Amino acid sequence: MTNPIMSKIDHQPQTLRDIVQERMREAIISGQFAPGERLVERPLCDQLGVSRTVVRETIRYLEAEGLVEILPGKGPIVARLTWADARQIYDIRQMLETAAATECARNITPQLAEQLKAALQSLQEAVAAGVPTPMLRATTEFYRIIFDGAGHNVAWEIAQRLNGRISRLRAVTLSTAERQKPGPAHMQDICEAIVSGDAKAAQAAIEQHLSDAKHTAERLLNEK
Amino acid sequence: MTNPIMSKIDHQPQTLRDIVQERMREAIISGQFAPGERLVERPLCDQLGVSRTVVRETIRYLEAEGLVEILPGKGPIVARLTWADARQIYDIRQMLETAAATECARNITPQLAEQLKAALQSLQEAVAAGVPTPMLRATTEFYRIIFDGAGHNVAWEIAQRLNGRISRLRAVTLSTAERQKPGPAHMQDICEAIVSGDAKAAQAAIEQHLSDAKHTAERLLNEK
DNA sequence: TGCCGTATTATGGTATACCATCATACAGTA
DNA sequence: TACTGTATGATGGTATACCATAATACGGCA
Repeated sequence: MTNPIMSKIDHQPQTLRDIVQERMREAIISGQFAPGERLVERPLCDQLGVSRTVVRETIRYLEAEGLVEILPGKGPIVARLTWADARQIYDIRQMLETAAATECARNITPQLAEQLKAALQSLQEAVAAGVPTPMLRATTEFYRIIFDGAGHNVAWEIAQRLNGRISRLRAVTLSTAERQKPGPAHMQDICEAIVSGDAKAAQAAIEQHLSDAKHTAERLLNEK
Repeated sequence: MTNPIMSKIDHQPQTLRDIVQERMREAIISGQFAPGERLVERPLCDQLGVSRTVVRETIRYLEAEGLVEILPGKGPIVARLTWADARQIYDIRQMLETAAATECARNITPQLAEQLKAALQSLQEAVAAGVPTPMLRATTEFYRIIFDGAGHNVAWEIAQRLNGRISRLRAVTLSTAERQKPGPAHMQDICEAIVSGDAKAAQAAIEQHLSDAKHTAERLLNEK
């Protein structure tokens, strides 16, 4: 019965909800809707070719994720982001990522090290190419490996959600040139520290990286 | 125009969704539905006297909160909790609470100190009375003041959500007698440390408290 | 009597219908 | 012309209808 032919078919009905959820989340994160912009249901339905039921359920989900706000008596808008919130998000990310990197460094194995180095490599290539979307994707993958290696799946989900909320900031901070040391260089430090099992150094590298990103973000949010 | 009579009426339409959301969240957290139990929509509608639309939108929201899981092709069930997840949740709470207490100790003011002491007082009274629900409520209020004093509203939301997911464990760990030092005693340590502005001591007290709770929880989850 | 196929039911997924409310535009009146 | 009241439209809130699928029960056939 371990025959792969006869193993259970993983029949995932992929509902419209799932698709719409993915699409709308992506649209918000990638900045196709401006923060504060109203999400009027019926036009969205027309655009996506689905019923209001589906769109509304999606909106509820994204509301809980913090990507959408509901103005009582008005309706849904794309969530806005204040510097007060963004600042906290960076601080929380720092805690989560530091803990994950520490644990990951403790659990390091040759395979894990290989995965990390490969992810770093892809990241550097994406940066060299200079296209924002692959850069973000590669960065995400790099961190995913770290959290995965730490066994911190709950923290990973939280971190991902927080990242969604600061996505606009990230898009800019990742590619901005005004940082003393560019993001990828920090990533390399982080990678090396983890691979060599040096939790202390990993912690320092992440702190450096995030405080850097935080300050860039601060300038951005305050100048607007 | 600053006349209070003529000031804007804050008209919050309190939708059915809001009510149902509150009710169902409360029902799950308070354990009226067992983990893994199916949440069949139509019976819920009958019970609550609302349409499926409302119940389904609520389920989406609670799904994103992690209180409800959707079995693909089956339907919604009350989220289950593994020890692997619970353990991580306690670790994350420790980070968030430590950070909040540290910051709160740094920002301590006489009013804040008063609030904290009052909350501790209520908590001790609730514990003396021995009724679980007020105990949980008072504990929540105590922490709310700490997070509020730290200005960590984002972290507070995350902590609250995590607490929802481990609510069953909390109900027991709060009242269990097998801990070396009972919960309220830890709370007193935390309160004193914060009031005296001693961030270091606050951190130690929280660590103590949570590692204690975590171990009680571990025994619980593993014996089942 | 036991097994297989079909009818029935339970249930979630999706679409639509209807209503209330709020904003806007328009028209009538002073 | 300015103001007010009403009609109209836009939009979210809620209920209901309908469909597909999976589980269950039942009945016939060997």
